[in-house]
Amino acid sequence: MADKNRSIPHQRTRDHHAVETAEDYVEAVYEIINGKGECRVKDLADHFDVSHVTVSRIVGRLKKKDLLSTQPYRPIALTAQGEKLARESKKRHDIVLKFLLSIGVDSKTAEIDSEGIEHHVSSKTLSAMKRFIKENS
Amino acid sequence: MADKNRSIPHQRTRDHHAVETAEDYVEAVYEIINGKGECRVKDLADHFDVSHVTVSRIVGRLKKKDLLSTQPYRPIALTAQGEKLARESKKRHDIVLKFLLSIGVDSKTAEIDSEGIEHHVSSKTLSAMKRFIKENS
DNA sequence: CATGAATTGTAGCCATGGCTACGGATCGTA
DNA sequence: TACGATCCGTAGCCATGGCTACAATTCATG
Repeated sequence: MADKNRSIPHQRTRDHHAVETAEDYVEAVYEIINGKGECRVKDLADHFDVSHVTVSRIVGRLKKKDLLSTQPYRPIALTAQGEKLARESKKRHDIVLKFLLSIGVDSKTAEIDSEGIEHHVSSKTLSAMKRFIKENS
Repeated sequence: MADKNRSIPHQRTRDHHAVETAEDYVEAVYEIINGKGECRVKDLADHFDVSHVTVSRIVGRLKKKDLLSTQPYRPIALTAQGEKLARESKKRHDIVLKFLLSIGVDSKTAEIDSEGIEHHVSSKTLSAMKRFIKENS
């Protein structure tokens, strides 16, 4: 039996969530490196407000997926693939953020909401947001 | 030690996710009952495109949380609390949906994206969306 | 250069949300 | 009525993302 090809609208949340986590992490690593030069487990733990344990396990997985690279007790770097994903995520994030600002959301709220929303906007919706920003600036 | 009161921006995703699930389920139950008169485990499994096992376990939890009520092998109903949550979720969902349509997203995409987005819009962002809809219709 | 603070890793717990496999319940219809 | 299809519950697996507790590493600084 089995419904192998369950289709999109309600996509496997587990899979989707893994992607979200990956995007959040590479994006954070990218920002932190561009901010203070290096990114440590501690930085991510502070950034996401979780324990260092959670971070190091996730970093481990993303390393296996070839998105991050690191040695024990050493700073975390992005692989080429990771950096690509980080740039894309950041671009998407920035669009959502600007969009929220442009419809009149205050900046603190926009910061917070854009992080939640960015993972759920399709490319079509993203285009609509871009269009809107362009027409209203 | 312990950072007990970790604060909002990156709120515990586990907790947040539980809320999302609850909202999605009560909303679906609400819609299904208003559509075909009753809601069975199977209906939810079809709706979310997951196995009936996943559904019945989640229904079990939501029953404990007093959001749903049901007897073995019987249809699922909303408790008063569950219906309240369902109405609120649906309202939020509808605003997000209308909003996406009003910025030019096609209806199929808007349907899909609104389901992902609805859990991440704060009341402030929601207000901005409402305002926008009003001013553009 | 040694020692202690801060950082990181590891072991192992819990809850959640996926699944398959299997068994019990319900219900229409032969 | 009884039989088969469909639906539902339970057992038990896996991955993920939380955590605490403890061990190991690094690195300043005395």
